[in-house]
Amino acid sequence: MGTTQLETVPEPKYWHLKTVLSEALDQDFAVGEVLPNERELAARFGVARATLRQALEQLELEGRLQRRRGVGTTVAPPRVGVAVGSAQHSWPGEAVDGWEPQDASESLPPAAVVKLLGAGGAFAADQPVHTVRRIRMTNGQAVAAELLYVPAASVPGLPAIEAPSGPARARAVLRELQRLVLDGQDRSVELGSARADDAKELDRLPGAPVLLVTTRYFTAAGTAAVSVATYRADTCRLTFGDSGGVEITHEPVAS
Amino acid sequence: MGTTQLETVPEPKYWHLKTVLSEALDQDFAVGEVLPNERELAARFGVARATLRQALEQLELEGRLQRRRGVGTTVAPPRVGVAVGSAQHSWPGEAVDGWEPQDASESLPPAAVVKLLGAGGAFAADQPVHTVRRIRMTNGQAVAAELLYVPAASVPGLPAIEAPSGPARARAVLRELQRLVLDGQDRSVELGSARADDAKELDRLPGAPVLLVTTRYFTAAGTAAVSVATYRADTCRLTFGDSGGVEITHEPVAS
DNA sequence: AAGTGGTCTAGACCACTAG
DNA sequence: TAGTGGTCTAGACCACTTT
Repeated sequence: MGTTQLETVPEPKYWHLKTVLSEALDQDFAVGEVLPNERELAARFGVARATLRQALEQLELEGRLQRRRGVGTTVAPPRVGVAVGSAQHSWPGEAVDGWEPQDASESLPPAAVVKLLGAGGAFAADQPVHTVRRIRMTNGQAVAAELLYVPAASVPGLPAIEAPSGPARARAVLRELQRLVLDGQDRSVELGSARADDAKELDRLPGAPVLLVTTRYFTAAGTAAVSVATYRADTCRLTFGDSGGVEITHEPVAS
Repeated sequence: MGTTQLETVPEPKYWHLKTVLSEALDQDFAVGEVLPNERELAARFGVARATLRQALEQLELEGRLQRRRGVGTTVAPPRVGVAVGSAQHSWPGEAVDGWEPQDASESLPPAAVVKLLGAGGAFAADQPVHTVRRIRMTNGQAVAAELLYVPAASVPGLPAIEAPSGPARARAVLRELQRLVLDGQDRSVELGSARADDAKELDRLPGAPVLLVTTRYFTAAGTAAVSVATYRADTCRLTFGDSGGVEITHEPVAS
């Protein structure tokens, strides 16, 4: 009868916790400051550690916190805006944007990459590709790891003698690629979790949330290269300067 | 001595589980098929339910699974490619891309939006904005929810009499916006978690991982509008047709 | 060695969906 | 009403970093 519905949908504890912590971060903490450890926080809020962790995980996902095993939980700085798309399309390595070639090798591409290379061109699964590995640095921090797949047929002029591996080899492949006439490119962004090797490069644990940026480079002959870049989702905001001019400098808008 | 290092880094159980499940999904399950429930799966693999859930969560994050409370866990279809950027910049509502206006109201913008509107123009926090809400549908499924902030000053011609709220009002704001000359636009993508209202529209639980797409629309007078779109990260792959022509049709490349 | 976050367990109860 | 996934607990141990 007169029983008014106080809580139609009882908010989960971790959700409420997240809100409380979020406000506390805004008001009482500075960037880089370390939070009390999880056991103490859990006790302070009167919840189990697992519940507290659920809240921390979401805040980390949103780029508000940074947690490191053996160290502690710190308040994260605002996300870095990293330019991904430019008005002009260009081959990887042309712009001075912090990419550092690491290595290159020649092998058969994984099935998923074959699909990407095959569309619109004549590429078969048994054709070898050069796989170039690059790391993108921003402010001394690795923000992305990339695997660039270049079919050997795309760079016939590449001397086999020159630097069989290592950064020099990677640079050689990029140089040859830049000789071609780029007709256009294609890009997609999706959520993923870091593979073990990428996670290591990015100083994260395997499975950490990442933004997968897949780019296809087209020439008249078809798809000349495919890039799969793995960006740290916790620290990065990908920016696409479709034109305009002014770079986005804002902080995140929503939770 | 002769003790060979068998497991330098003992793989976490949930990580191994994820791999096993992932392979099983590829081989033994069809899209849409329902998996055994969590309690049975956990028993079958000899782990606690929480551990099993950790694996399922990652697979859902990667778009491989779909879980619905009270229903079960099903194998997800490949992610939908949703076009976000086009070669030409255009006002929202100009292209026929599945956006459905829901509502519009006039109020003071949140602080984060003020920052976005303020940069490069003369916008103060006490100026009212029209807030247009739109939902993006793909194959009968809501994939994104958007809040479009249009300073009242940007659309002075908008009749106050016409439809005070609802879809008609939203359309009126969009119509007025399209009268302006668009000078350029700016876009950024980052990871976030769904607010309660967006989660409801997207048929997800609050806190679900989403891709936040922030767009600024520029005219000669400054920033004429700001859009914050929340895309379901589990089902969407954002595509940017920087040019090229061919739409990306591939499936996800990495985990 | 001490302290941190990461993994894991074995339970319990709740919210939701569908028959 | 039965069955599902979602939340929560109170422990335990492990991997890692720092001192």
